[in-house]
Amino acid sequence: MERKEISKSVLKRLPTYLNYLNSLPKDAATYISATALANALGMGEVQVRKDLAQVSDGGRPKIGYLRERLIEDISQFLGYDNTTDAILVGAGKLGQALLGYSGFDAYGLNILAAFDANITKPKEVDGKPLLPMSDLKDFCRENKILMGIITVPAASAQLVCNKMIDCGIKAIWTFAPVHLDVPENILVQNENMATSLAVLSMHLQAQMKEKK
Amino acid sequence: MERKEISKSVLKRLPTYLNYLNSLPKDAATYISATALANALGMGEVQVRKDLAQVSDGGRPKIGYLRERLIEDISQFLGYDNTTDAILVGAGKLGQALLGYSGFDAYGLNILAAFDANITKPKEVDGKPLLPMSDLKDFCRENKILMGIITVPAASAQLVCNKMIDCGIKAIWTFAPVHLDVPENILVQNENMATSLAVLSMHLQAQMKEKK
DNA sequence: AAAATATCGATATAAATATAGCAAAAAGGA
DNA sequence: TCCTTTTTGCTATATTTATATCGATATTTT
Repeated sequence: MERKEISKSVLKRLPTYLNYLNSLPKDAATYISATALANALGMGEVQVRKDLAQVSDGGRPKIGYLRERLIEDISQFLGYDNTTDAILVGAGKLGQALLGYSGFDAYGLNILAAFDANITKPKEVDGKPLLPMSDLKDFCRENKILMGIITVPAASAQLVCNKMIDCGIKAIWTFAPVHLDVPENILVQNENMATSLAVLSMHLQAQMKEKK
Repeated sequence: MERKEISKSVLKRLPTYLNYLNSLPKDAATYISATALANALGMGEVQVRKDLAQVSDGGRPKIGYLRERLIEDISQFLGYDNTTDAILVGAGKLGQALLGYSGFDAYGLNILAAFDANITKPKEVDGKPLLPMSDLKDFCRENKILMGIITVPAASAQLVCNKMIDCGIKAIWTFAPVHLDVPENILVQNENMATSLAVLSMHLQAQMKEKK
Protein backbone atom coordinates (compact mmCIF):
# COMPACT_ATOMS: atom_id res chain seq x y z
CA MET A 1 0.00 0.00 0.00
CA GLU A 2 1.50 3.27 -1.04
CA ARG A 3 1.39 6.11 1.41
CA LYS A 4 -0.35 9.34 0.43
CA GLU A 5 -1.05 12.47 2.36
CA ILE A 6 -3.73 11.86 4.91
CA SER A 7 -6.04 14.35 6.54
CA LYS A 8 -6.22 14.74 10.28
CA SER A 9 -9.88 13.85 10.31
CA VAL A 10 -9.23 10.52 8.69
CA LEU A 11 -6.25 9.89 10.92
CA LYS A 12 -8.39 10.37 13.99
CA ARG A 13 -10.98 7.90 12.81
CA LEU A 14 -8.51 5.12 12.07
CA PRO A 15 -7.96 4.11 15.72
CA THR A 16 -11.72 3.73 16.04
CA TYR A 17 -11.85 1.23 13.21
CA LEU A 18 -8.84 -0.60 14.48
CA ASN A 19 -10.28 -0.77 17.91
CA TYR A 20 -13.53 -2.21 16.73
CA LEU A 21 -11.81 -4.75 14.53
CA ASN A 22 -9.66 -5.88 17.42
CA SER A 23 -12.67 -6.19 19.66
CA LEU A 24 -14.30 -8.75 17.37
CA PRO A 25 -14.11 -12.35 18.58
CA LYS A 26 -11.58 -14.59 16.93
CA ASP A 27 -14.26 -16.72 15.36
CA ALA A 28 -15.98 -13.76 13.71
CA ALA A 29 -16.33 -13.70 9.94
CA THR A 30 -13.04 -13.64 8.07
CA TYR A 31 -14.16 -10.77 5.89
CA ILE A 32 -15.74 -7.49 6.88
CA SER A 33 -17.15 -4.81 4.61
CA ALA A 34 -16.98 -1.07 4.97
CA THR A 35 -20.76 -1.16 5.15
CA ALA A 36 -20.72 -3.49 8.13
CA LEU A 37 -18.10 -1.39 9.89
CA ALA A 38 -20.10 1.74 9.29
CA ASN A 39 -23.26 0.24 10.71
CA ALA A 40 -21.50 -1.07 13.78
CA LEU A 41 -19.94 2.29 14.53
CA GLY A 42 -22.89 4.44 13.55
CA MET A 43 -21.03 6.18 10.74
CA GLY A 44 -21.63 6.83 7.06
CA GLU A 45 -20.60 3.95 4.88
CA VAL A 46 -19.04 6.12 2.20
CA GLN A 47 -16.81 7.76 4.74
CA VAL A 48 -15.63 4.48 6.13
CA ARG A 49 -14.99 3.12 2.67
CA LYS A 50 -12.95 6.14 1.66
CA ASP A 51 -10.99 6.04 4.88
CA LEU A 52 -10.12 2.39 4.45
CA ALA A 53 -9.17 2.93 0.84
CA GLN A 54 -6.43 5.25 2.04
CA VAL A 55 -4.68 2.69 4.20
CA SER A 56 -5.44 -0.61 2.52
CA ASP A 57 -6.06 -1.93 -0.95
CA GLY A 58 -7.38 -5.29 0.08
CA GLY A 59 -11.04 -4.46 -0.52
CA ARG A 60 -12.96 -6.83 -2.75
CA PRO A 61 -16.39 -6.20 -4.25
CA LYS A 62 -19.23 -8.15 -2.68
CA ILE A 63 -16.82 -9.41 -0.03
CA GLY A 64 -15.18 -6.55 1.78
CA TYR A 65 -11.82 -6.63 3.52
CA LEU A 66 -9.93 -9.52 5.00
CA ARG A 67 -10.24 -8.70 8.67
CA GLU A 68 -6.74 -9.65 9.74
CA ARG A 69 -5.17 -7.95 6.79
CA LEU A 70 -7.10 -4.77 7.54
CA ILE A 71 -5.98 -4.80 11.16
CA GLU A 72 -2.43 -5.19 9.97
CA ASP A 73 -2.71 -2.39 7.46
CA ILE A 74 -4.19 0.13 9.87
CA SER A 75 -1.77 -0.82 12.64
CA GLN A 76 1.15 -0.43 10.33
CA PHE A 77 -0.13 2.83 8.98
CA LEU A 78 -0.50 4.22 12.50
CA GLY A 79 2.90 2.96 13.47
CA TYR A 80 1.52 0.72 16.17
CA ASP A 81 3.75 -2.10 15.08
CA ASN A 82 6.97 -0.48 16.20
CA THR A 83 6.85 0.99 19.69
CA THR A 84 7.65 4.55 20.60
CA ASP A 85 9.44 5.21 23.86
CA ALA A 86 8.23 8.14 25.90
CA ILE A 87 8.81 9.82 29.22
CA LEU A 88 6.29 11.50 31.48
CA VAL A 89 6.76 14.58 33.61
CA GLY A 90 4.47 15.22 36.55
CA ALA A 91 3.81 12.26 38.80
CA GLY A 92 0.59 13.51 40.36
CA LYS A 93 -2.59 11.52 40.27
CA LEU A 94 -3.14 11.81 36.55
CA GLY A 95 0.50 11.15 35.80
CA GLN A 96 0.49 8.01 37.89
CA ALA A 97 -2.76 6.87 36.33
CA LEU A 98 -1.21 7.12 32.88
CA LEU A 99 2.01 5.53 34.07
CA GLY A 100 0.09 2.56 35.40
CA TYR A 101 -2.20 2.16 32.43
CA SER A 102 -1.27 -1.02 30.70
CA GLY A 103 -3.29 -0.37 27.56
CA PHE A 104 -0.80 1.90 25.84
CA ASP A 105 1.41 -0.83 24.49
CA ALA A 106 -1.47 -1.80 22.24
CA TYR A 107 -0.95 1.60 20.64
CA GLY A 108 2.78 1.20 20.40
CA LEU A 109 3.50 3.55 23.27
CA ASN A 110 5.93 2.64 25.99
CA ILE A 111 6.38 5.03 28.90
CA LEU A 112 9.89 4.34 30.10
CA ALA A 113 10.03 6.58 33.14
CA ALA A 114 8.40 9.42 35.01
CA PHE A 115 9.97 12.61 36.33
CA ASP A 116 8.79 15.00 39.00
CA ALA A 117 10.09 18.16 40.58
CA ASN A 118 9.23 16.88 44.05
CA ILE A 119 11.40 13.80 43.74
CA THR A 120 14.95 13.87 44.98
CA LYS A 121 15.76 10.19 45.27
CA PRO A 122 14.83 7.71 42.55
CA LYS A 123 11.77 5.59 43.33
CA GLU A 124 9.60 3.10 41.54
CA VAL A 125 5.91 3.31 40.67
CA ASP A 126 4.17 0.39 39.01
CA GLY A 127 7.52 -1.06 38.22
CA LYS A 128 8.68 2.05 36.42
CA PRO A 129 11.38 4.46 37.57
CA LEU A 130 10.28 7.78 39.05
CA LEU A 131 13.23 10.15 38.82
CA PRO A 132 14.20 13.71 39.77
CA MET A 133 14.03 16.35 37.06
CA SER A 134 17.78 16.67 37.08
CA ASP A 135 18.04 13.27 35.44
CA LEU A 136 15.77 14.19 32.55
CA LYS A 137 18.34 15.29 30.03
CA ASP A 138 20.69 12.38 30.43
CA PHE A 139 17.84 9.91 30.36
CA CYS A 140 16.41 11.32 27.15
CA ARG A 141 19.77 11.40 25.44
CA GLU A 142 20.66 7.88 26.44
CA ASN A 143 17.32 6.44 25.39
CA LYS A 144 16.81 8.66 22.37
CA ILE A 145 13.39 9.74 23.63
CA LEU A 146 11.26 11.58 21.08
CA MET A 147 7.95 11.80 22.90
CA GLY A 148 7.10 13.51 26.17
CA ILE A 149 3.93 13.51 28.21
CA ILE A 150 3.11 16.49 30.40
CA THR A 151 0.91 16.01 33.44
CA VAL A 152 2.02 18.93 35.58
CA PRO A 153 -0.18 21.85 36.70
CA ALA A 154 -0.86 24.55 34.14
CA ALA A 155 1.53 27.00 35.77
CA SER A 156 4.62 24.91 35.13
CA ALA A 157 3.63 23.31 31.85
CA GLN A 158 5.49 25.75 29.58
CA LEU A 159 8.63 25.36 31.63
CA VAL A 160 8.49 21.59 31.41
CA CYS A 161 7.75 21.85 27.72
CA ASN A 162 10.84 23.94 27.13
CA LYS A 163 12.96 21.46 29.02
CA MET A 164 11.61 18.61 26.94
CA ILE A 165 12.46 20.38 23.72
CA ASP A 166 15.90 21.07 25.08
CA CYS A 167 16.23 17.32 25.65
CA GLY A 168 15.52 16.59 22.00
CA ILE A 169 11.86 15.68 22.28
CA LYS A 170 9.87 16.22 19.09
CA ALA A 171 6.30 15.34 20.03
CA ILE A 172 4.53 16.43 23.19
CA TRP A 173 1.31 15.11 24.63
CA THR A 174 0.03 17.50 27.23
CA PHE A 175 -2.81 17.29 29.70
CA ALA A 176 -2.21 20.74 31.13
CA PRO A 177 -5.03 23.09 30.12
CA VAL A 178 -2.80 25.78 28.61
CA HIS A 179 -1.48 26.73 25.23
CA LEU A 180 2.16 25.82 24.81
CA ASP A 181 4.47 27.86 22.65
CA VAL A 182 6.82 25.70 20.63
CA PRO A 183 9.05 25.91 17.55
CA GLU A 184 7.53 24.87 14.27
CA ASN A 185 9.00 21.40 14.03
CA ILE A 186 7.61 20.31 17.40
CA LEU A 187 4.12 18.88 17.61
CA VAL A 188 1.95 19.55 20.62
CA GLN A 189 -1.15 17.47 21.11
CA ASN A 190 -3.31 19.02 23.76
CA GLU A 191 -5.58 16.55 25.48
CA ASN A 192 -7.99 19.26 26.25
CA MET A 193 -10.65 18.04 28.59
CA ALA A 194 -12.24 21.46 28.56
CA THR A 195 -13.26 21.11 24.93
CA SER A 196 -15.02 17.86 25.66
CA LEU A 197 -16.80 19.46 28.55
CA ALA A 198 -17.82 22.38 26.38
CA VAL A 199 -19.41 20.06 23.84
CA LEU A 200 -21.20 18.14 26.57
CA SER A 201 -22.56 21.06 28.50
CA MET A 202 -23.68 22.67 25.26
CA HIS A 203 -25.68 19.56 24.51
CA LEU A 204 -27.27 19.60 27.94
CA GLN A 205 -28.15 23.26 27.62
CA ALA A 206 -29.77 22.61 24.25
CA GLN A 207 -31.72 19.70 25.64
CA MET A 208 -33.02 21.68 28.60
CA LYS A 209 -34.18 24.39 26.29
CA GLU A 210 -36.00 21.94 24.04
CA LYS A 211 -38.01 20.51 26.89
CA LYS A 212 -39.43 23.81 28.04
CA MET B 1 -25.83 38.79 22.91
CA GLU B 2 -28.27 36.73 20.95
CA ARG B 3 -27.58 33.06 20.58
CA LYS B 4 -27.18 31.61 17.11
CA GLU B 5 -26.30 28.17 15.93
CA ILE B 6 -22.68 27.48 16.58
CA SER B 7 -20.43 24.99 14.85
CA LYS B 8 -18.58 22.33 16.75
CA SER B 9 -15.23 23.61 15.58
CA VAL B 10 -15.88 27.03 17.04
CA LEU B 11 -17.22 25.51 20.23
CA LYS B 12 -14.05 23.56 20.72
CA ARG B 13 -11.89 26.64 20.36
CA LEU B 14 -13.78 28.74 22.85
CA PRO B 15 -12.33 27.06 25.95
CA THR B 16 -8.89 27.82 24.60
CA TYR B 17 -9.62 31.52 24.41
CA LEU B 18 -11.24 31.55 27.80
CA ASN B 19 -8.35 29.75 29.28
CA TYR B 20 -5.83 32.17 27.91
CA LEU B 21 -7.85 35.17 29.01
CA ASN B 22 -8.11 33.79 32.52
CA SER B 23 -4.40 33.14 32.64
CA LEU B 24 -3.58 36.81 32.08
CA PRO B 25 -2.46 38.70 35.18
CA LYS B 26 -5.00 40.96 36.79
CA ASP B 27 -3.04 44.05 35.91
CA ALA B 28 -2.90 43.19 32.22
CA ALA B 29 -4.38 45.61 29.72
CA THR B 30 -8.11 46.17 30.13
CA TYR B 31 -8.74 45.61 26.45
CA ILE B 32 -7.58 42.82 24.19
CA SER B 33 -7.97 42.51 20.45
CA ALA B 34 -8.67 39.43 18.38
CA THR B 35 -5.33 40.08 16.73
CA ALA B 36 -3.50 39.95 20.04
CA LEU B 37 -5.30 36.77 21.05
CA ALA B 38 -4.49 35.15 17.73
CA ASN B 39 -0.82 35.95 18.03
CA ALA B 40 -0.63 34.69 21.58
CA LEU B 41 -2.24 31.38 20.67
CA GLY B 42 -0.61 30.97 17.30
CA MET B 43 -3.89 31.06 15.38
CA GLY B 44 -5.25 32.99 12.44
CA GLU B 45 -6.58 36.36 13.41
CA VAL B 46 -9.62 36.14 11.14
CA GLN B 47 -10.66 32.92 12.75
CA VAL B 48 -10.36 34.29 16.24
CA ARG B 49 -12.29 37.39 15.31
CA LYS B 50 -15.10 35.41 13.75
CA ASP B 51 -15.26 33.11 16.72
CA LEU B 52 -15.46 35.95 19.19
CA ALA B 53 -18.11 37.69 17.14
CA GLN B 54 -20.35 34.70 17.72
CA VAL B 55 -20.32 34.91 21.48
CA SER B 56 -19.82 38.58 22.21
CA ASP B 57 -20.72 41.88 20.66
CA GLY B 58 -18.43 43.99 22.77
CA GLY B 59 -15.76 44.42 20.14
CA ARG B 60 -14.74 47.97 19.37
CA PRO B 61 -12.64 49.05 16.41
CA LYS B 62 -9.07 50.07 17.16
CA ILE B 63 -9.56 48.86 20.75
CA GLY B 64 -10.67 45.27 20.81
CA TYR B 65 -12.69 43.58 23.53
CA LEU B 66 -13.04 44.48 27.17
CA ARG B 67 -11.20 41.59 28.73
CA GLU B 68 -13.50 40.99 31.65
CA ARG B 69 -16.58 41.29 29.54
CA LEU B 70 -15.19 38.78 27.06
CA ILE B 71 -14.43 36.30 29.81
CA GLU B 72 -17.98 36.70 31.05
CA ASP B 73 -19.47 36.27 27.60
CA ILE B 74 -17.55 33.10 26.77
CA SER B 75 -18.14 31.63 30.22
CA GLN B 76 -21.81 32.26 29.96
CA PHE B 77 -21.98 30.90 26.47
CA LEU B 78 -20.27 27.69 27.52
CA GLY B 79 -22.49 27.38 30.54
CA TYR B 80 -19.60 27.59 32.95
CA ASP B 81 -21.47 30.00 35.15
CA ASN B 82 -24.02 27.47 36.32
CA THR B 83 -22.57 24.18 37.46
CA THR B 84 -23.53 20.78 36.13
CA ASP B 85 -23.65 17.89 38.54
CA ALA B 86 -22.19 14.62 37.36
CA ILE B 87 -21.43 11.14 38.59
CA LEU B 88 -18.53 8.90 37.72
CA VAL B 89 -18.52 5.14 37.30
CA GLY B 90 -15.28 3.23 37.60
CA ALA B 91 -13.07 4.13 40.54
CA GLY B 92 -9.84 2.79 39.18
CA LYS B 93 -6.75 4.92 38.84
CA LEU B 94 -8.07 7.16 36.12
CA GLY B 95 -11.44 7.49 37.84
CA GLN B 96 -9.85 8.52 41.08
CA ALA B 97 -7.57 10.93 39.30
CA LEU B 98 -10.58 12.67 37.77
CA LEU B 99 -12.47 12.52 41.04
CA GLY B 100 -9.64 14.25 42.84
CA TYR B 101 -8.98 16.84 40.19
CA SER B 102 -10.03 20.17 41.59
CA GLY B 103 -9.90 22.04 38.32
CA PHE B 104 -13.26 20.98 36.98
CA ASP B 105 -15.30 23.48 38.95
CA ALA B 106 -13.72 26.17 36.82
CA TYR B 107 -15.56 24.53 33.92
CA GLY B 108 -18.82 24.32 35.79
CA LEU B 109 -18.49 20.60 36.41
CA ASN B 110 -19.12 19.11 39.81
CA ILE B 111 -18.58 15.38 40.29
CA LEU B 112 -20.91 14.50 43.13
CA ALA B 113 -20.02 10.87 43.64
CA ALA B 114 -18.28 7.83 42.20
CA PHE B 115 -19.61 4.32 41.74
CA ASP B 116 -17.80 1.04 41.30
CA ALA B 117 -18.76 -2.56 40.89
CA ASN B 118 -16.14 -3.64 43.41
CA ILE B 119 -17.56 -1.53 46.19
CA THR B 120 -20.06 -3.01 48.58
CA LYS B 121 -19.92 -0.60 51.50
CA PRO B 122 -19.93 3.17 50.96
CA LYS B 123 -16.53 4.81 51.33
CA GLU B 124 -15.02 8.21 50.78
CA VAL B 125 -12.31 9.29 48.35
CA ASP B 126 -11.02 12.82 48.34
CA GLY B 127 -14.02 13.83 50.39
CA LYS B 128 -16.45 12.42 47.85
CA PRO B 129 -18.68 9.40 48.32
CA LEU B 130 -17.67 6.16 46.60
CA LEU B 131 -20.78 3.99 46.38
CA PRO B 132 -21.83 0.56 45.14
CA MET B 133 -23.48 0.32 41.75
CA SER B 134 -26.76 -0.63 43.35
CA ASP B 135 -27.10 2.93 44.63
CA LEU B 136 -26.69 4.48 41.19
CA LYS B 137 -30.31 4.78 40.18
CA ASP B 138 -31.59 6.29 43.39
CA PHE B 139 -28.69 8.70 43.55
CA CYS B 140 -29.25 9.94 40.00
CA ARG B 141 -32.96 10.35 40.52
CA GLU B 142 -32.55 12.20 43.78
CA ASN B 143 -29.91 14.54 42.47
CA LYS B 144 -31.33 14.87 38.97
CA ILE B 145 -28.03 13.89 37.42
CA LEU B 146 -27.74 14.52 33.68
CA MET B 147 -24.07 13.82 33.08
CA GLY B 148 -22.13 10.63 33.60
CA ILE B 149 -18.42 9.90 33.32
CA ILE B 150 -17.25 6.43 32.38
CA THR B 151 -13.82 5.25 33.50
CA VAL B 152 -14.33 1.51 33.49
CA PRO B 153 -12.48 -0.99 31.28
CA ALA B 154 -13.61 -1.26 27.68
CA ALA B 155 -15.35 -4.58 28.25
CA SER B 156 -17.93 -3.17 30.66
CA ALA B 157 -18.33 0.30 29.18
CA GLN B 158 -21.45 -0.42 27.14
CA LEU B 159 -23.12 -2.02 30.14
CA VAL B 160 -22.37 0.98 32.33
CA CYS B 161 -23.53 3.27 29.55
CA ASN B 162 -26.87 1.50 29.34
CA LYS B 163 -27.33 1.77 33.09
CA MET B 164 -26.60 5.48 32.98
CA ILE B 165 -29.20 6.06 30.29
CA ASP B 166 -31.64 4.03 32.33
CA CYS B 167 -30.93 6.41 35.20
CA GLY B 168 -31.93 9.40 33.12
CA ILE B 169 -28.47 10.58 32.12
CA LYS B 170 -28.37 12.57 28.86
CA ALA B 171 -24.69 13.30 28.30
CA ILE B 172 -21.89 10.80 28.70
CA TRP B 173 -18.19 11.47 28.87
CA THR B 174 -16.30 8.26 28.34
CA PHE B 175 -12.65 7.37 28.64
CA ALA B 176 -13.14 3.77 27.59
CA PRO B 177 -11.64 3.15 24.15
CA VAL B 178 -14.78 1.67 22.60
CA HIS B 179 -17.69 2.87 20.56
CA LEU B 180 -20.86 3.17 22.62
CA ASP B 181 -24.27 2.57 21.10
CA VAL B 182 -26.82 5.05 22.36
CA PRO B 183 -30.23 6.44 21.39
CA GLU B 184 -30.31 9.57 19.33
CA ASN B 185 -31.02 12.07 22.09
CA ILE B 186 -28.03 10.99 24.17
CA LEU B 187 -24.64 12.58 23.55
CA VAL B 188 -21.47 10.58 23.92
CA GLN B 189 -18.18 12.38 24.06
CA ASN B 190 -15.35 9.93 23.68
CA GLU B 191 -12.12 11.11 25.23
CA ASN B 192 -10.16 8.99 22.88
CA MET B 193 -6.52 8.97 23.86
CA ALA B 194 -5.81 6.68 20.93
CA THR B 195 -6.61 9.43 18.45
CA SER B 196 -4.13 11.75 20.11
CA LEU B 197 -1.51 9.06 20.01
CA ALA B 198 -2.23 8.46 16.36
CA VAL B 199 -1.62 12.09 15.54
CA LEU B 200 1.57 12.15 17.57
CA SER B 201 3.12 9.00 16.23
CA MET B 202 2.22 10.04 12.71
CA HIS B 203 4.18 13.23 13.29
CA LEU B 204 7.17 11.34 14.59
CA GLN B 205 7.12 8.98 11.62
CA ALA B 206 6.99 11.91 9.23
CA GLN B 207 9.90 13.60 11.02
CA MET B 208 12.05 10.50 10.92
CA LYS B 209 11.43 10.17 7.22
CA GLU B 210 12.36 13.76 6.58
CA LYS B 211 15.72 13.42 8.26
CA LYS B 212 16.83 10.52 6.14
C1' DA C 1 -25.29 -19.92 -17.75
C1' DA C 2 -27.81 -15.95 -16.75
C1' DA C 3 -29.73 -12.84 -13.29
C1' DA C 4 -29.63 -10.70 -8.94
C1' DT C 5 -27.10 -8.69 -5.29
C1' DA C 6 -23.53 -6.74 -2.40
C1' DT C 7 -19.53 -4.22 -2.41
C1' DC C 8 -15.70 -1.54 -4.03
C1' DG C 9 -13.58 2.47 -5.82
C1' DA C 10 -13.82 6.49 -8.76
C1' DT C 11 -16.02 10.72 -9.83
C1' DA C 12 -19.20 14.37 -8.83
C1' DT C 13 -21.81 17.15 -5.74
C1' DA C 14 -22.87 19.32 -1.39
C1' DA C 15 -21.81 21.08 3.09
C1' DA C 16 -18.85 22.82 6.44
C1' DT C 17 -14.91 25.34 7.62
C1' DA C 18 -11.22 28.52 7.00
C1' DT C 19 -9.19 32.50 4.75
C1' DA C 20 -9.10 36.80 2.35
C1' DG C 21 -10.59 41.48 1.19
C1' DC C 22 -12.70 45.68 2.30
C1' DA C 23 -15.76 49.46 4.16
C1' DA C 24 -16.82 51.61 8.47
C1' DA C 25 -15.61 53.00 13.17
C1' DA C 26 -12.81 54.90 16.58
C1' DA C 27 -8.64 56.44 18.69
C1' DG C 28 -4.30 59.12 18.42
C1' DG C 29 -1.49 62.27 16.54
C1' DA C 30 -0.11 65.91 13.01
C1' DT D 1 -9.56 69.60 12.25
C1' DC D 2 -8.03 66.14 9.30
C1' DC D 3 -5.11 62.30 8.40
C1' DT D 4 -3.21 57.81 9.76
C1' DT D 5 -3.55 53.61 12.05
C1' DT D 6 -5.74 49.72 14.10
C1' DT D 7 -9.43 46.84 14.53
C1' DT D 8 -14.07 45.29 13.93
C1' DG D 9 -17.47 42.80 11.35
C1' DC D 10 -19.46 42.00 6.94
C1' DT D 11 -19.23 39.77 2.42
C1' DA D 12 -16.90 36.95 -0.80
C1' DT D 13 -13.78 33.32 -2.01
C1' DA D 14 -11.06 29.19 -1.31
C1' DT D 15 -10.18 25.00 0.86
C1' DT D 16 -11.28 21.06 3.22
C1' DT D 17 -14.33 17.50 4.48
C1' DA D 18 -18.41 14.72 3.98
C1' DT D 19 -22.01 12.67 1.16
C1' DA D 20 -24.18 11.00 -2.93
C1' DT D 21 -24.10 8.69 -7.50
C1' DC D 22 -22.68 5.20 -10.58
C1' DG D 23 -20.14 1.77 -13.29
C1' DA D 24 -17.27 -2.36 -12.51
C1' DT D 25 -16.54 -6.65 -10.27
C1' DA D 26 -17.11 -10.74 -7.86
C1' DT D 27 -20.18 -13.93 -5.50
C1' DT D 28 -24.51 -16.22 -4.82
C1' DT D 29 -28.95 -17.62 -6.47
C1' DT D 30 -31.99 -19.20 -10.01
